[in-house]
Amino acid sequence: MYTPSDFPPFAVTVDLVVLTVRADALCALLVRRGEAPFRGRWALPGGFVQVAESVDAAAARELVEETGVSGLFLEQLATYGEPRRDPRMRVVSVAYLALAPDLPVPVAGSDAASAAWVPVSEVSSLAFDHSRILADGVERARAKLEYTGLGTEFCGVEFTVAELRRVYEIVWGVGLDPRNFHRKVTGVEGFLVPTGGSTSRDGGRPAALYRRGDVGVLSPPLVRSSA
Amino acid sequence: MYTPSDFPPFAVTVDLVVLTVRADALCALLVRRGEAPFRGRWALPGGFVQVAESVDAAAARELVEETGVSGLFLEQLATYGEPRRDPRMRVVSVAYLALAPDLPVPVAGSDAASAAWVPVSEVSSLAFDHSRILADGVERARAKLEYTGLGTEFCGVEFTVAELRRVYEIVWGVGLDPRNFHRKVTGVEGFLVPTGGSTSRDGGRPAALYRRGDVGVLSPPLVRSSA
DNA sequence: CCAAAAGTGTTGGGGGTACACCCATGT
DNA sequence: ACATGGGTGTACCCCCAACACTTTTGG
Repeated sequence: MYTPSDFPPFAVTVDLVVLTVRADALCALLVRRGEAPFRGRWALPGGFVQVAESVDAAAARELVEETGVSGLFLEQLATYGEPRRDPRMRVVSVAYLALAPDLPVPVAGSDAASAAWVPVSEVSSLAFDHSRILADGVERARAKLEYTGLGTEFCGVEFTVAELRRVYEIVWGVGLDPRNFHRKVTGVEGFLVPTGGSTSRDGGRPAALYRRGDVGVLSPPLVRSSA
Repeated sequence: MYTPSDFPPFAVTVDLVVLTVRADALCALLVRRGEAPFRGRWALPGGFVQVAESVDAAAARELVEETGVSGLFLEQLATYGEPRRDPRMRVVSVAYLALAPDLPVPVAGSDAASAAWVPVSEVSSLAFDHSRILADGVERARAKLEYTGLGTEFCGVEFTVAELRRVYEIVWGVGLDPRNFHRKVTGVEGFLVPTGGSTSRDGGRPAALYRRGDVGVLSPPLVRSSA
């Protein structure tokens, strides 16, 4: 029974919530739309899933196209499927969350001229239901920083404990005790790998440099408590 | 530019991971397929999203059709979109996790005759990629029990602390200290609401009866530690 | 020498585990 | 009386927030 009514036609897209920490703020990658609907409005980067590729692969492809960098953290966030979320046709969108370090070039994609990093606190109303998707992504990122080692995804290949701490403080919007934070992150087995090098780029006594470890979940988790 | 190649046609379905606790086991609701492909194999209940309904609404509709009960906990799990997951055509499926109490009738849906509660430990290979979806759902349920009050979703409207503890022990597969568990769950503000009644259906001294509270996240969380 | 930032040591309190102990019912 | 499970009290332990203190650089 392959009656057409059983298989209503859908378009499937991926939308990306790409977050980074730069200029003391949590920023999202946004593109300015060049076509109707919502022409001229900010939106999340994304695009249609091709026939032969998986949805995950489509998200990875779009991420490389938009950031020019591969190997970034990328995970599925949620799927948004309200009937009228796109006024043109029935579109179901699978949203992904990506975390990126402070990339040198804002964007090097196909729509390079119209893309920018925007602090999430300054984002007003986006096209479609992208405001809600962005909010969901930010909340997911905040939560994941507590019990996974993903804070390092916001840093470069080598970083100091203080730089990592700034990431947590900015993403969570809280102050953290530098001494206890240092003890905590260096104490978790496999979280940070010392490179042997050190730097004094932050002033004061030189700080040891670390690379990202391969830990998945942190135990015990970091907790966002003090103000 | 509405070229057809930009909008490859997809079918969108919802698949349900419906879990319950019965007969000292964590069980999933499965249906036996009556048509090809995978005719005769067990599969997750689900169906096509209709043109005018949201994806979430489709999941809720299917859940009522399959269980005969409304108001159950239901949340999005993940979306599965490999190109060849359905041999007939390109299907993207949005999976949902639902938690149900031990329902009196196994199933009262359209395919009632071919549905059953199956202990997850005895589930072998399901149709499509449903084995993986089920595994993801079970893992999500186990995790959610730690930091939310969702364990009560497996109980009836009124339940004792011991009955709730059995739920946690079965879902997690561990033993829990009855005294500490009692202190913990009754100590979390808003988790359990005493009804004033009591029952001795479990034998021994009568136990106080509780209703589900309206707490979202548990702090401190319950932890699955001891064996 | 002084400021600034990196690390280390110490202490006190909260919460969790383990377990002894009492309570209330059925048989 | 005794078995069975409900519920409370308590001691110990570990973790962690708070903060004093030392270390190492730049100016």
